[in-house]
Amino acid sequence: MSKANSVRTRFAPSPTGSMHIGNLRTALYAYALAKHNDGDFILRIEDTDKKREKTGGVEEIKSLLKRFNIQWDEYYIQSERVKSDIYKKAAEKLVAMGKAFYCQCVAKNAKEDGFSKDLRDPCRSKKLASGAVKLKVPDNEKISFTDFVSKKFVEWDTSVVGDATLLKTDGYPTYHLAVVVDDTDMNVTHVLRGHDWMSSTPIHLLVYKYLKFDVPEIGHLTDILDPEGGKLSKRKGSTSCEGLLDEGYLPDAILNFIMLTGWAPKDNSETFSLEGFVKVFNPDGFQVSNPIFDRKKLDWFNGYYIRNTDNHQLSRLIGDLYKDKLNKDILDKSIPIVKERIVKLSDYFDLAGFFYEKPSVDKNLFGDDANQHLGSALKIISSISEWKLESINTNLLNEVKSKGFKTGDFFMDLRIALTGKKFTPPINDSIEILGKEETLVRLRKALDISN
RNA sequence: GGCCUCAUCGUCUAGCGGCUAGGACAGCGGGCUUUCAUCCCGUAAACCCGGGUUCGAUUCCCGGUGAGGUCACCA
Repeated sequence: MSKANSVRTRFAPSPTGSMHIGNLRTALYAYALAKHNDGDFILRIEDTDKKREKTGGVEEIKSLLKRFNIQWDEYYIQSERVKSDIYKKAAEKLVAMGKAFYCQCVAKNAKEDGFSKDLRDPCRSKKLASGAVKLKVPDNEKISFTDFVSKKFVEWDTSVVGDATLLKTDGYPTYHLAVVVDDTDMNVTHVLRGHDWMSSTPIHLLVYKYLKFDVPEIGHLTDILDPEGGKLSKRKGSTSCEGLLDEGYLPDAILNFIMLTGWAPKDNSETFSLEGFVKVFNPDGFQVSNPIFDRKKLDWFNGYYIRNTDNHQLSRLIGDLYKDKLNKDILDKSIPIVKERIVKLSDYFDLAGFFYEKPSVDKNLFGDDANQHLGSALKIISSISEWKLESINTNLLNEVKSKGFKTGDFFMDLRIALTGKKFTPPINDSIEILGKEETLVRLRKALDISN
């Protein structure tokens, strides 16, 4: 089934919260690492904490990965694998070897207990025959590995590593046991995970060693930091994938943005499709220091991708975002003059709302000659028989010339009369879309106001 | 607090002993233009500090400082 000697990576999320861009980035890098080497990418749901599991969490992860087009070759659910007793057997084997022990202490919670000072569990000397299983971590030994992301040799004295729980009383393994057993079982060659896992690596290394498993390449990614300081968190601004998507960020833009926060190609190229990224991806480009989430850059990418999306597709995306409440015809027509002016899909209505709703016009916005301008415009537009941009353009411009109006002032008054705003898409194009009837209605109303 | 990791413009980064320290986003200025935007051009902006090593350190080593992580029967 699995190709011999090929690279196999996995993304192993737990369905306990919503996926944020940091998680997505881990998945993306793991995917690219596998695919660049023509290997397999595995999705493994780590749902061994039944208390914290979020309903619908698994489906959310899967649908999100699909939306970003990150496709997995194999799929596993850890809780299903518990039934086969593989974790329990591994734990028992460690106990039999004297490398683990049963513990019947009441479960502690770090938040309540603060920093744990006793790294060695009192139960390790009791020789109990049941309970939770904990790793018997030795004192004064060295355990080390070389991180394939940072290329750094890291070594711990085992005296600073606690007796980690491997199997809980409910029969489920903890991450520490499950990850080692599963990665070995699934022939994962490269473990790519968040930096927050660094300190538990010695535990895993010990388990690999005692179980006589081959240790895969292990690499720890940087953490994306919040501009306000600290790790990105859900409460500090919306960095959840779903939130970003709902705001009108394009999957390709989000992907391109996260590719480059924590990784860079030697030539500093900036824009990559997923396929293009897979092609050039190389672990050498990994950054070792934590990047800060830069929304301005995300915005730039998003505008860039919007401009490069074809009009039909863009119309469909915006239509979807507004739950198909927008008039399809107007939407289609307005796309070309709006697409290079919006950063997010959700900016659409701010800019083009006047096509759908009559504007409220503030008379203070008008210039001194608004009456003449609007009067002329009304006259000219009424007289246009062939409703085309070309004729609207030339007729209006001729009038401006013959009356000696200042071009900019004339069109600004017209713009305000029709849209209520000073910043809009090109006004003649907008007039064409608005239609003769509606344009005249708005012009008359504005004339009343400006009088 | 112990342990681990990290440190180039505001931000993402290139650099891997000798460079006018390069690019991108953001900023600023200009051009185009009936607004805004797109687009084009230009400009300002960085090697955390202190010791070494070396003919020479942004680059190598040590220390400091700062930042991040972690110390659960959570992942």
